[in-house]
Amino acid sequence: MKYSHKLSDAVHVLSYIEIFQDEDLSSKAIADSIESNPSLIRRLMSSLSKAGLLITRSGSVSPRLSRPADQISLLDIYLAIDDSHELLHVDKKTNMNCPVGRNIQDTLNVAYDQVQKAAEKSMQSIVLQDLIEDVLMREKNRNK
Amino acid sequence: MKYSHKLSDAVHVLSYIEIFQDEDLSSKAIADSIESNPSLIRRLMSSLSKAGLLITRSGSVSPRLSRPADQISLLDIYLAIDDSHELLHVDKKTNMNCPVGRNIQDTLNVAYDQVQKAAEKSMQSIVLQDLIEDVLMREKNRNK
DNA sequence: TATGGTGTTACTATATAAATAACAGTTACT
DNA sequence: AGTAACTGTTATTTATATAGTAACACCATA
Repeated sequence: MKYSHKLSDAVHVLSYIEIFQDEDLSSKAIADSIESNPSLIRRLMSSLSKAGLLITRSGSVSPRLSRPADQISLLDIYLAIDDSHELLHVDKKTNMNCPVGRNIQDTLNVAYDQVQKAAEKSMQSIVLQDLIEDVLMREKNRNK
Repeated sequence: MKYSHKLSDAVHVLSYIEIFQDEDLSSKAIADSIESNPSLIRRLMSSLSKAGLLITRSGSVSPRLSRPADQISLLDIYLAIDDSHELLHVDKKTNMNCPVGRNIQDTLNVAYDQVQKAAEKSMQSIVLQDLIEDVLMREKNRNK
C-alpha cells in the first residue's frame, strides 16, 4: 500500500463505534478521538458502509456495525478502504527493448501476488473483536 | 505522497547484473534498462552493497553478486532497500485523552507485526534465482 | 595524466494522501 | 412547517515521501 494510515483510522472508527455505541457517535466526536477532521471520518465511513461493514443513515447520528465484531476481519476492512489492494508496487516504466525490462514486471507481479496473499491471509485471521478486546485490556491495565 | 518501487528496481538491478555479467554493467547501462537515471541506480547499488548483497568497486565497472542468486531472497533485498520495514502504518497522531485513541496504536502495532511477519516469510521463500529464471523463461517464450 | 566511472550529497519536481472547506439533502425536534 | 444539526459528497489546498536531476570529489584504467 502507499504510505497511508487510512486502514488504522478505519479500525479506529469501527472500534470507537462499537465501544461507544451508547454515546456520541457523530463524525465530530469520532474525529476528536483520531485527531482528524469530521469530513475525513465521514469519507472513511462512507467506504466502510459501501463495503457492507457499517450501517449509517444520512442526517442521523446512528452508525453501527453491520455484523458482530468477531465476523469482521482486518482483511475486510483493508479491502474496504484500499483501492489498489497492493502492498508492493512494480515499476511501470521499464525499457521494453531490454530482455530484463520487458519481462521483469510480469515476473514481479507473480512474486508480489504471493506476498500479498500471505499478508491477506494473516489479515483474515485477525478480527475486529480481537482488536477491540486488546484496546480495552490495555486500558484496563493502565488503570491499576 | 508517492508509492515506492525501489524494491522492484533493486530486483531489476540485481537480475540485470547477473544476466549481463559479461557485458556493460555501468550505472548508465542499467539505468537505460530501468528507464531511470544513473545516479538513482548508484544509490540503489550502494544500499545493496551495504547490505552485503552486491560487491562493487569505486571507479570501476565491476559489480557482481556477493553470493549465488539462489542464496539471495526477496526478503534480503527488501531489508536492504526499505528503511522502515513496514508495509502497514499506524496513525501516529491520535487523541491520548480518549481510551481508544491512547491504546489503538499499540494494538495495531501488534496486529501489523503479525501481518508483516507473514509477508516477510513469503518474501523469504522467493529467491533471486527464481526471479531471474522466470524472466529468462518469459523471454524464451516470446521468441517462439 | 587524461578519460570515464563510482559513491555521495544536495536540490528540484512530482505524486499521493491528509486536511480543510463547502453545500445539498436528510433527520429530528419543537 | 420551520429550524438546527448532521450526513454524504465533491472540490480545493496543504504536507510530505519519493523519484528525478545535478554536481563533484575520488578512484581506476589505459
